[in-house]
Amino acid sequence: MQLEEGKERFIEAWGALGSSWGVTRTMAQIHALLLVSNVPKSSDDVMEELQISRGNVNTNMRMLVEWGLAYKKLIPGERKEFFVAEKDMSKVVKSIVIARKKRELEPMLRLLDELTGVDGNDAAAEDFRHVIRDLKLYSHKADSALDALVKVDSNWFFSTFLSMIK
Amino acid sequence: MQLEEGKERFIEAWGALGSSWGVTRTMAQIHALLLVSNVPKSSDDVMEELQISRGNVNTNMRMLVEWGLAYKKLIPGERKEFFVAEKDMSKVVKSIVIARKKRELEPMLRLLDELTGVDGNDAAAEDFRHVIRDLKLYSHKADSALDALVKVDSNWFFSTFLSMIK
DNA sequence: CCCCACTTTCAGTATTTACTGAAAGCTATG
DNA sequence: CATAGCTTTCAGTAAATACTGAAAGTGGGG
Repeated sequence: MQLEEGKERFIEAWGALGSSWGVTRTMAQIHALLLVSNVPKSSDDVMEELQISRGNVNTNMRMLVEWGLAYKKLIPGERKEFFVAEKDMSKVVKSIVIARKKRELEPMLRLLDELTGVDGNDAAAEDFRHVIRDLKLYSHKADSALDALVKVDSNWFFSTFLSMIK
Repeated sequence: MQLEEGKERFIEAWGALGSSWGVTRTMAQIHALLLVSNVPKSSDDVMEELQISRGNVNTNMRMLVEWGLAYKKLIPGERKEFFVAEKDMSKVVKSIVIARKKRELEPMLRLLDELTGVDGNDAAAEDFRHVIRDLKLYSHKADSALDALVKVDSNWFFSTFLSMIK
């Protein structure tokens, strides 16, 4: 396979994968483009290579930076902004976990807290509170586990985790 | 808060949460409805309570069953099919992990295998292969970790995992 | 073997989500 | 302090996704 074809297929696949991980298709494609590029890219470069509009590039670039999946790279003598990808996959995963935890898990925990206070002493209310309590317990565990995951070094995590389960 | 209001808010929130986990909004809402209901529900019940069409209920119900998030429950003397939710959250998470791993991670692993074979001996091709090799290594680790996760008992997992990272 | 109660399918439609492009906003430089 | 070079914003539009409802399919009971 030729290098160019390889890059294209990778960008496409990374976009598809991203879109099911809360990263939009285009955001993931820009990340992929930067990943397989050894030089920093400007908005114009990305516009041309992915055939997308300036506004789209700008919005998604800023999102990538916000999520910690790409960085601005200023090139001396250039007024344009250039970008490079975060290439350490453990950092990429951590960033995504953190962003989604905040967006999704934390609001759910808050809701579950509220819902343990529903009125009523009948069986129906008791049952409801029981389900909610179970979920809350589980969600808190998941929350702690994810917190831990993003704190530890990924090599340590994987090697220890895998040796645990062998 | 009244029980009914609590249930409604829970169904709505669970739907929103699900929709960012690859489970569609409606699918998650049906699951939530079954979760907070202690009796099995028929299609007609769900249609009425969530105000959605028969086709929609049918499609999403079958998906829930396919994913292992709900089960058919036959009630003697009834011709209708009834459904109950899987209430064990560790099973719910496992089911979702398995479904998504198959859909997403495995195709990516296959692609990465192909891409290590791109032609060329120049620096550009070497760099590309290097990025791909890194991703492959990381993806395989993630794949193994997820395989392990779905195999182990969740209480064991959490307690051991948390004690590791303390 | 046909009817009735139910389930499934799917073309059409509605809703949500993402993208475009032009205009407005910055900011370094002369 | 005016302009050129670049970035940001956002109303309008396109594309993707989910839902509806009616018609077709299925199978148990009479």
